Amino acid sequence: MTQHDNVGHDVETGLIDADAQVESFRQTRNNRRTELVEDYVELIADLLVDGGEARQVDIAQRLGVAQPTVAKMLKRLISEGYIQQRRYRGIFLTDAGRRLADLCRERHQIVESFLCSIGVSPETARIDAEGMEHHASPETLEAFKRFLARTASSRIAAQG
Amino acid sequence: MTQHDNVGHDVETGLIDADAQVESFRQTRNNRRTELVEDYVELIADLLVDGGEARQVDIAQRLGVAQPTVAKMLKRLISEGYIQQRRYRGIFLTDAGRRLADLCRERHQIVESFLCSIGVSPETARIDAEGMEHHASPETLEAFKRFLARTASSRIAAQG
DNA sequence: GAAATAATATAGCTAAGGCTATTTTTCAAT
DNA sequence: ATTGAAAAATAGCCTTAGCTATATTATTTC
Repeated sequence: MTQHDNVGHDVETGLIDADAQVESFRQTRNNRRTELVEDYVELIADLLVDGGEARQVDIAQRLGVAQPTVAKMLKRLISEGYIQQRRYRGIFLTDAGRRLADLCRERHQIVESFLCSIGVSPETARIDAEGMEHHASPETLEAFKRFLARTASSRIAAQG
Repeated sequence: MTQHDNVGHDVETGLIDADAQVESFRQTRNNRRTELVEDYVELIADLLVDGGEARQVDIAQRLGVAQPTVAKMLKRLISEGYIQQRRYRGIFLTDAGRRLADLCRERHQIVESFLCSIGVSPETARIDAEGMEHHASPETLEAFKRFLARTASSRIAAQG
């Protein structure tokens, strides 16, 4: 009659992978916590590359969020070592920030391209990729890349 | 020098779809808010089908979360009309709850099968599907289904 | 039917991510 | 150089989702 009988009970009645599911949920909760950080870092990198500066107002406007919300989040990014900030001056990515941004950008690109490649419209692909990218493991990304490569080569084959 | 010049500025310098991106982020934030509700309803449906009852302890154990956390969430599910609960008795899905559960189950199934079909291992597919399912729009799900159907039929063709 | 056990409920804490309103600082323009 | 506008910082609020500890209610067992 311990806690563990619940698991046993489940196994007998057909819910085979109870502990595995626990892990999925844990993993997903973890991902959710890092999603925002990734969104910010990715966006900041975009703004820096594109306009040379990433101001709070720009970030806020892009995310559709109020400026103090951004200010608070930037403190978190600083404490986690992804950005540097000088009061009333700009925001800069640290090495770690740049690495994370690159990773996110690549991942985002793969997911979005992949969705398009299976026939999802560009607009929907953008929206869905925004949410899905954070949950795509390296293994899944590899599968997406394989698929993209295969599709590209078969398109070439069809032409030639 | 209004707020809108930022958008204009971005357009000129290459970040073409600033307002579209705002919408993506908004959409994603919205999804994140409903994810937990969906996870709970889906899990409750599973437990009910499988064991005939969905107790707080079971849900807590499955989600890897403490029982009071579940209790609090169940209140939200009640107020949103997805479940009914009698003190110290079981939890039951309302019609709305059952509809949502069916929708989630189907969506989950499609995403997980799809990942497997492009070569992702079952374990990774389960984990990634758990996170990705909530961000797959109807259009993307349709694309997944089309792909699954095509893959299935080509497998049959290869055999015949 | 009383005691022990298990499940649920409740109280009260934390952290995160939103918000508005306000103050401080910087920058630009006269 | 001063002023006015824009940006950033700060204060203080809310909600959600997590936690622990504890009280309450059912259920089971003797």
